[in-house]
This record gives sequence, C-alpha cells and structure tokens, in this order.
Amino acid sequence: MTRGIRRSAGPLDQRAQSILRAVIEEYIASAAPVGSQALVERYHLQVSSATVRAILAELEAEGLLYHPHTSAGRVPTDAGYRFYVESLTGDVPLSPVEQLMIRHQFGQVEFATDQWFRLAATTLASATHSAGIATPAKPRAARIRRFELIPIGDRMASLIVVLNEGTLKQALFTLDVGTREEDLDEAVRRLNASCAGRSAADVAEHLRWFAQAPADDATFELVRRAGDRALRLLREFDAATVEQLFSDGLLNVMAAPEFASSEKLRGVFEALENRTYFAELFDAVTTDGGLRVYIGSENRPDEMADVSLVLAPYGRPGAAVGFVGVLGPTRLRYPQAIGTVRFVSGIMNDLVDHLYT
Amino acid sequence: MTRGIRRSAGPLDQRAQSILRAVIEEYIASAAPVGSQALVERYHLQVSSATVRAILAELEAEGLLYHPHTSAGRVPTDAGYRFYVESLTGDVPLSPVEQLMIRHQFGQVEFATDQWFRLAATTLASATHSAGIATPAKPRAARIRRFELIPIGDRMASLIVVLNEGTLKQALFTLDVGTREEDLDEAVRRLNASCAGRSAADVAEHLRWFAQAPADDATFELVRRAGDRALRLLREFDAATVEQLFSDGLLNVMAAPEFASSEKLRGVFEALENRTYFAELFDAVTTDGGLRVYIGSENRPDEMADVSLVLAPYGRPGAAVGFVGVLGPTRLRYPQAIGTVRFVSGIMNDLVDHLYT
DNA sequence: GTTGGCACTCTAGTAACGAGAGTGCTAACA
DNA sequence: TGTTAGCACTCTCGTTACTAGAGTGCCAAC
Repeated sequence: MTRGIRRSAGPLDQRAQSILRAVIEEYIASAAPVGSQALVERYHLQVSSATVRAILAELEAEGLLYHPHTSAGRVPTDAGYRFYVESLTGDVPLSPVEQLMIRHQFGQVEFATDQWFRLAATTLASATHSAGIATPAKPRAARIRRFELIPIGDRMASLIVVLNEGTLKQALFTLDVGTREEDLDEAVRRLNASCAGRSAADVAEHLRWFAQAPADDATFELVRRAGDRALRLLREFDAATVEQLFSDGLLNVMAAPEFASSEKLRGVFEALENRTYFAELFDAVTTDGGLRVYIGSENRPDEMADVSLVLAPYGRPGAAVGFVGVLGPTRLRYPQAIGTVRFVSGIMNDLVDHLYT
Repeated sequence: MTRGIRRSAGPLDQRAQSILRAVIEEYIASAAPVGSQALVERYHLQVSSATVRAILAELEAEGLLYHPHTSAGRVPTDAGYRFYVESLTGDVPLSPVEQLMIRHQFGQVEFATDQWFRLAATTLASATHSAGIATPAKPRAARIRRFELIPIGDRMASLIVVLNEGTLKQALFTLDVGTREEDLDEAVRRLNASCAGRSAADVAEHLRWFAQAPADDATFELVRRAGDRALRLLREFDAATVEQLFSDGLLNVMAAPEFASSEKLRGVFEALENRTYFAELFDAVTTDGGLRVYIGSENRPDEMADVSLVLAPYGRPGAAVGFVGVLGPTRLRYPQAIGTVRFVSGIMNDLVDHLYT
C-alpha cells in the first residue's frame, strides 16, 4: 500500500504544517479521526472549517493524512507521523521531578549490573505509558580476565569465564572418574597462564590450536576439555542474536483501543518472542550510534506495521553496547517518548562508563 | 457467584459421569456450548436426547455444568472441570516420540544450567499448545564455596559469590582510591578463609559480626566492605519472591477464542508481571511436593479466574527447588497437560540431581 | 484566497424479524 | 420406574431497514 510513503515533495506552507501538527496531536490524544470543525474549535484557528477542509485535502494529496471513508475525519499516515517527528516537533525533555525520581531509582541498583536493563525497561514503560524494552550491554571484543573451575559433586564441574568488565559466563561439564580437586586447580592454572588477559577472539584461536595439540598427560586432557567448553561459550558472543530482550508495560499497549481486537497484538508478541527483527535493529541502532524512530510500516516485518519504536543505543562502541527503547502504537506521543528514551539511554551510558574508567 | 462450587454431594451414577465427561471433552474441543443432540450423535450414546437432557439438568443441579442462557447448550463449571480432573480421567503420558524429542532437546543444553528453565517453558508451551511457565531452581540453604573479587577499572570491583552447586551471584562495589590488586587478593583470601564452605545463613551471621569488629588495618576495611556487599547479596536469597518467571507460548493462549476480547488477558499478564501470586504458588507447590492443578476461580486473584494452571515442583527439597507448569484457558486439555508437566518436571529433576551426586 | 451554504456520503446505533438451536415439560410407552 | 417422542417455549444471532449525526466536497458569493 502507498500508506506510509510521501508521494509529492511539494513544500508545505506554515499554515498547512501547523494544521498537520494539530491533526496529529489531536489524533494522538483522542484515537478518533479528526474533523475540520473540531480542529477550528479546539485549536482556535483563525480560519473557517471550509478552509481547513481545503488544507486537509491538500495534506491528504501529499500522503500525510488519509480518510478511513468519506465523511469521517482525517487520520495521520505513517508518512505523516514521520514528517511530524522530523519537522514539526523536537523532543520534550523529562520534567526535573521525573528526572530526579528516575535517577534515584537507578542509584539504588547502581551496583547490580544485571538489574540495569530491567530497570530501564520498567522506567521507560511507566514514564511513557507504553512498553519499555531494553537489552543488556553485549560485550564486544571482550577480554578474558580468568577462568574458574568449580567441582560440583563427583562427576561435574562448573566452568566460569570472567570477562574484564566483570561479566560472567558459565557452563557445566562432566569430569572423568577420579578427577581430584587438585587436578582442576592445576588445569585452571594452565588455562589461565595461556589465556588470561587476552581478547575473546585471541583466546578462541588459541583454544582451537590447543584442541589439536598432542596430549602429554592426564591434566592436559582436562585442560583440553575445559578449553573446548570455553570455546563453545565464547562463540555465543559472536552470534548475531539478541539473547535477552527485556520488556515491561506491554499491558499499557494492550490497553490502547487500536489493540482491542488482540489480533494485531499477536504479531507484536511474536516479534518480541522470536527476536530476529530485534537482532536486526540491534545492529542498526548500535552501529550508527544515534536515537532512531521506526514508525509503523517502516518496520520491516508486517506484524509490526501497527506499532512504532523509539530506540537508542547505550554503552561504549567497541566495548559493550546495548539498546533501550519504547514500543507503542503508531499513535505514540513521540516528543515525550524521544525525550525519555534519550534521558534513560544517557543514564545507562553513565553506568557503563563507570565500568571502564 | 456459585459457579465453581459443587453444591450437593449426591453421588453420580456411571452414566451421568460419562455424559459429564463427554460434555467436557466436547467443550474443550469445540469451545462452544454443548447440546444434548450433539452429544447423542457424536458419542454414540444409546439413549435419546430427552434422556440426556434429564441428566444434563441433574448435572447442572450438582453445579458441574451451567447454562449461558435458556436454550443454549451446557458449559462446564470450574467444579465440573475439577471433578473431571479428579475422577474422570488420569494423566495421558506423552507419546514415546515426543518424549524422545524432548529428551533430545534437553540433552543439548545439559551443561547450560541457565537454559534449563527456559527450555522447560518452551517445551511445555509447544507440547500443550498453551503457555509454558518455569522458574529456575532456587537454592535453599546453599553453601558458599568461595568469593572472588575482580577489579574493574580503577575504582570498582566485581564481587562474585560462588555457591556449591555452581550458582553465581554478582555485584559491583566501589573501591577506595589507591586500592591495589594485591589488596583485593588479600581481602578475598581472608574472606574465603572465614566463610568458604559454610551455609549462607552461617556466613550471613559471620559477616554481620565482622561488620562490627574494629578495623586493624586497611585491608580489613576492604574485607568489611566486601563482606557487607556479600551480605546484601545473600539476603536476596531469603526474599520470598519468584525473582525469575519465564514464560513462553502466551501467544497460544491469546489465540483461544475466549480471549479474543483481550480484556481478560490483561489480568493474566498483570499477574505474570507482578508475580506476587506466583510467589504464593511457588511456596505451595514446592513445599508439599506434588503436581497441582488450579482451575479458574480456584486461583485466588480475580484476574486469574479465567485460566487454569498445572504446576509441578522439581529439584531437591531442602537444596534447590523450582517449578514448571502450564497456563491455559480453563478449557484446557487437562490430561495431556498433566502428563506433559509431569514428564518435564521429571527431566528437570534428573538434571538437578546431577548437580548433587 | 476565504467563507457560508448545501447536497451528498458513510457510519453507527436501533428496532424488527425470522431461522435455528436447544431446553423443559408432559403424556405415552416398555 | 425409567425412557422416549412430541411440542411449545425461549433465547441468540444474523439480516434488513431505517435514522441521526458527523463530516466531506463543491460552488457561488464575498
């Protein structure tokens, strides 16, 4: 469909723009098609409804508005929202009070890295009355600080990989009968001697070589097994997936009248569950580094055509990056959403920064 | 309302029971009120529809069925489902093929503890075409194996607590200016010397005492700070919350016709988000140790009155326990759900067992 | 370029109606 | 005594017809 693409490049005069803005803001507030008369009354326009109608027709020709049917009011198209976001409004920063409250909440989990992104999603949800989404910061080119091997029972051990920023990875593996704790200690000593302090890529390379070397003693075999397990663990880092995507406040979105049928929501939940689209977004958002807005059909998967996303990256490029954002109906309060996302991503930036200075 | 409470204890004869069963199974399959004639035809009853009607009226008097309105068919009440689950059906074990497939999937994540409960939820969802839910096994009376202190940048350190089964807890804390890596090593050595191998409760007690002891040198101050942080971390163990509740396949539930309005679903999502009810269930299910079925209004919160839960604990009582289960409409295929939950909780039991033998 | 006036169009809500499904009752039957 | 056929009754659901209301689009006048 042509909805969503602005056809002509005819420049809009000042008055047309402000009427477009009025239509969009009215529609965002009311969720009902907006008529010419309502506009004149509510926005105190100094022209008659007939004039407004002429302008509305013009805006419709530009592809910025459309008619559900003759004799209904106007509804913004995705292109209309896009124009609105880019030209008709800036971002509205959060009120100082809200900023303070949010900072306070983050202050309480300052030392619990695994809480950060959850809190980000929760905060975004409650501040924007939409759904908040967030991923943890994914380390890139992480350095291995050290390995640990913890025996569990007689036949198992837990392999722990500690990365430089304190991120942990863990996996179990089985032991041969008769492996003693000293053997584990020795194995981990040798593993650390050759790997600690190197980058994950380096270590992977090294471990691969390790795996082919001839075994000279029993401990070496253990080292090899552990190294092999570590290799698999590190490989998961490179996988182009968003392994965790935390969301909160989906209820807020469900409550919106456009999702009363629950059929449209299904697609959104599907996208959140399988996450392939969000993996794409992850790359897009974290590589160019700025806040991005995806409006309705600008989202590639069809099932996301009824929602908008406001996403911003956080973290340190080249070290660890993630994103936070808001998901809501296309009828989203963009200025507020953008302001809030910008603020929260800023906080997340600060938190991650502390890990590297 | 009286729906959900079986009023009289009048024993049902064989024929009434099998008709009740037919009504319930027909309703589960079709989601539409069941009429007397349809029953006669589809279940090859050897009586006329008039007779069936008489029995239906009887079952309704017992509170096991009800009428949406005169001249609609019958729909089971929650009490009807309860009777069905307890007296009219056993659990249907999974087919060998399905068992094999599920075992295979679990085999692939055998060594990734953090994947277990996710996979459990996913498996339950796809096997029952409802939502699967699962919590990780929560260690009870865990023993501290050791602490680790990893410096991060100049002013921070990551404190890691390793529990006996290989579970990890982690938190950040700030360091005084000029703290050297050797200081951390020394601090962690002292911390481990006095705590390693003890139970979490013991350690907590010990750390509390520690916090009050007079400082004799700079390292002790560090030890105290780290201990304090560890204490807060351990306290989270005791908190009576379900800190993680993983669910999958909520889409399946959304697709059911009774949730087309999406209004009823909201409550369910709310309950899943705030989790207080599931914390209650956690205690109930993990303490008495058996599989449990909660049907519709048997769930205390009103918003859960339209769904049923089949829950089973797994793990080792006194060591680490969690639960897995299925959430679906009250019109759930109970026998299959019960069989599947039993099977998956069995697998989870085996997995956890390996950690303790 | 703007405006008032007006005919036209489409929706949403309401009422009326009939078909269909299913019940409950009763009288007859085995 | 339990079962059955018959039948009147009830309620829902879909269809149709109709109306009020909102809003447009056009045109002639300013």
